[in-house]
Amino acid sequence: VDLDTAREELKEFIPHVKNISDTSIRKMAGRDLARFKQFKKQGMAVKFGRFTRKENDQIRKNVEEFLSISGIDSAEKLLFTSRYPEDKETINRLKAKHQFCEKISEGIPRPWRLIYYRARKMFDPNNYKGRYTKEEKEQLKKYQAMHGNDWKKISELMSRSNLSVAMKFSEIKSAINYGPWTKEEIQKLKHAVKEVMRKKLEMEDGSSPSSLEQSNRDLWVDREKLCQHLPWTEIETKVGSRYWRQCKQKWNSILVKKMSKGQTLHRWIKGVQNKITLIKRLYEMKVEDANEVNWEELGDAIGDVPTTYLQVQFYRLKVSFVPSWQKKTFSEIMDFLYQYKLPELEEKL
DNA sequence: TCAGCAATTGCGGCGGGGCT
DNA sequence: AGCCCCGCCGCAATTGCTGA
Repeated sequence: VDLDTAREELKEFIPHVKNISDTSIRKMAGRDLARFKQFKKQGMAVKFGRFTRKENDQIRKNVEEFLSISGIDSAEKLLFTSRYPEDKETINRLKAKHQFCEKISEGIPRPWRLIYYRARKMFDPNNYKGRYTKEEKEQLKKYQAMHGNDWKKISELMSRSNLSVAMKFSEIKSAINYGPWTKEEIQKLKHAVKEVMRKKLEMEDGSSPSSLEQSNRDLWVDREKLCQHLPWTEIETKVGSRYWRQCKQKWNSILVKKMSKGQTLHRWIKGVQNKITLIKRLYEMKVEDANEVNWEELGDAIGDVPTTYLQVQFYRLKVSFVPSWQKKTFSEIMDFLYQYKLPELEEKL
């Protein structure tokens, strides 16, 4: 397979293909390129991000269908074949015979490997086990000390999925400073973010000194957009006392506070206007699933506001005005906001 | 007591890379 | 080629806390 041509052809379906390594391209060139072309004929675009409810249902359907075609008697045997050493050969033969890879990914315009992973998460009986108890956390630390990063073994010992134990351990491995943030910690966090943003700036533009100075000056006012896609693990080590996700959440809350603070009349009007625009735009998108929303694009359209701000605004609108929003789909929520909340907001202006 | 905000965390996607 | 593990980052729901 010619890598460069494959890359070129994939570009049509995956815009960020440039940054993907050769090994991954090779993995996709084989099966997915042909699939993507098929989907294009049917007018379906390749999708990214969270799987929608429809796609999850499709996966369930595909698995069910494959089980009945092949005669394999459980989803666990199909998706976790290595857990059944005595049946392994038979199962693998059946999978090959009935074209498992094609069938599992049928009707879903994504790389088949990602669909396969999604299916494994959905059907792993050790997944979805809720919060870790204190005892479990201690146990996990002990097991890791005994077996190292052998997550497969540890996951068997704890009857949690190996993804779950690996991730949980990375959270609890170091003593994390829980509770409210101290002033010093916040300072450290701001400093760390500033530092990585400066580094990012230098990398991005060719960094003429004047533009760099300009950027430094505006770092806290105009450049909130730079706050997307920061290297949070790096920031974690700089802060020292918090896990990276704590850092990220804290930073986001600082940003949102910055954006919605300042109770002057002008600011208040602007806030209401932003809410109105937000509802209108979201409603007009007519998307079924919240994860189809391109928040970054929306931020640009509304006027250079960071996505975290928009998401928090949307979340607040949702939880404070839409009854039983948990049970509603995104489009239902937007219908409600558009119909009932929008007139009220427009009244206020 | 309860709304609203802060903090925590379960689960998710994606890409690299090793092994067979 | 297929399979699996892992690091890294992201989303959003739950839980905890506080002040009015």
